[in-house]
Amino acid sequence: MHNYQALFDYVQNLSGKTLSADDKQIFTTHFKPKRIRKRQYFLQEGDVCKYTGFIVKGAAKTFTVDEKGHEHILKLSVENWWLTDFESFYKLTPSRFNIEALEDMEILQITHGLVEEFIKPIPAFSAMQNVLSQNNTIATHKRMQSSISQTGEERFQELVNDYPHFIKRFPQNLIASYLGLTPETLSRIRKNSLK
Amino acid sequence: MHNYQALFDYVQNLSGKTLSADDKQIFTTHFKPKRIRKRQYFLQEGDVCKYTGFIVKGAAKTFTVDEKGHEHILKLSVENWWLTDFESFYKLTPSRFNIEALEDMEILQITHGLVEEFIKPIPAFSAMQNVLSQNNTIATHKRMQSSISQTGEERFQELVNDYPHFIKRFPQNLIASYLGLTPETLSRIRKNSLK
DNA sequence: AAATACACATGATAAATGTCAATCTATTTT
DNA sequence: AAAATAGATTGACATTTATCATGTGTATTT
Repeated sequence: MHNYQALFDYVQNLSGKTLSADDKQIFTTHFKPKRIRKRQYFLQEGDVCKYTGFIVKGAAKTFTVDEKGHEHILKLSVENWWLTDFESFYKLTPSRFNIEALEDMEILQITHGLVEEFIKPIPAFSAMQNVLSQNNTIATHKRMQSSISQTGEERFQELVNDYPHFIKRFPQNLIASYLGLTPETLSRIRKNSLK
Repeated sequence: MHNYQALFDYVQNLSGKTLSADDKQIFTTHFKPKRIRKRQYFLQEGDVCKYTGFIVKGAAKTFTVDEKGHEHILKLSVENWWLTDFESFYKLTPSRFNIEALEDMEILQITHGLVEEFIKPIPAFSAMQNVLSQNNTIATHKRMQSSISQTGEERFQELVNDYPHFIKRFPQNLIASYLGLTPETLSRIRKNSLK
């Protein structure tokens, strides 16, 4: 069973508004369930991100690959988050990112056109969007500040405090990449901070 | 003369909508002109950011100070940008940032309460807000990606390409701080990249 | 005009982080 | 169960960046 309830709860929580039965009907009509298997790509660099997906189950990484072939993880996404490259999705431009499933996933996906036509007019949804983009801006500013002013060790400690479930759920090489460190460096940081 | 025209143009450009004479009247009634002299603080760490200001003239830095007394610049703001700590302004929580004028400034400022009551209901304004937060998200993601995946030299080159006027307008020690580097390191990077 | 503060550069050295290679373990696949 | 793969750790060494001290020229302030 595809759990639309998670999506309803999410929208209602963030917006502080209630969804009517009609609203819910519109959601279930236009958001399509999709399964993505571990290691499968949701988006490839150079493609336009046609869909945005609400994650019902599973996790994914958003990353780039540099000239040396090294991955850099910009984002780790889990349940009750949105899976998309916002820039590509909204502007319909080719994406600079790859998005790949880290576990088997179940998402509810929708195209830009359908969001604009059917979903955005729902007040709870656009209210949710505003709150979401605020939260996003705040979180990204905090991460940016860490990035320019703290050492690897401090950034790691902050991540442990702010998102302890990330540490448990994802292997250390992914955490390292997310922090802008090599796996070797993170391994040594952890070793030293045990003292 | 306080240039409300710059604000009108900005809102209309970003939103793609036209402001009526009534709309403009609402803007001029609630946005209050304010002058800030060079080195004066617009916001101090620990205070709630009561106002958001539209920059008509001048420039400012948003920064933190670490335990060692070193400044870290999160944002450099110039004409036609908003001067505020969004987190503090929207959530009415004490700010982690300082905002200080780098030049004599002229801004149009307004409180959170007045925005919510009088300004947000103007369709062009809320449309502008959406576009602005999208642009912001995109720009911050790009900066974040640079930060985790590029060297100081690469980040500097990107800044030169993306915001050449910043390089001309601000001294190098501020640019260095914005890039997460010490002034000495940026000085050496520039020397080496002349080859 | 003198005094002060600021921006920038440079040398010497230290600290943080990256690179490459090897090894070990745990997990997944066959 | 065996084989293959992925993740984590460690050592040796290189590179990047920070730190501290100092000098110099230029604005700013007094």
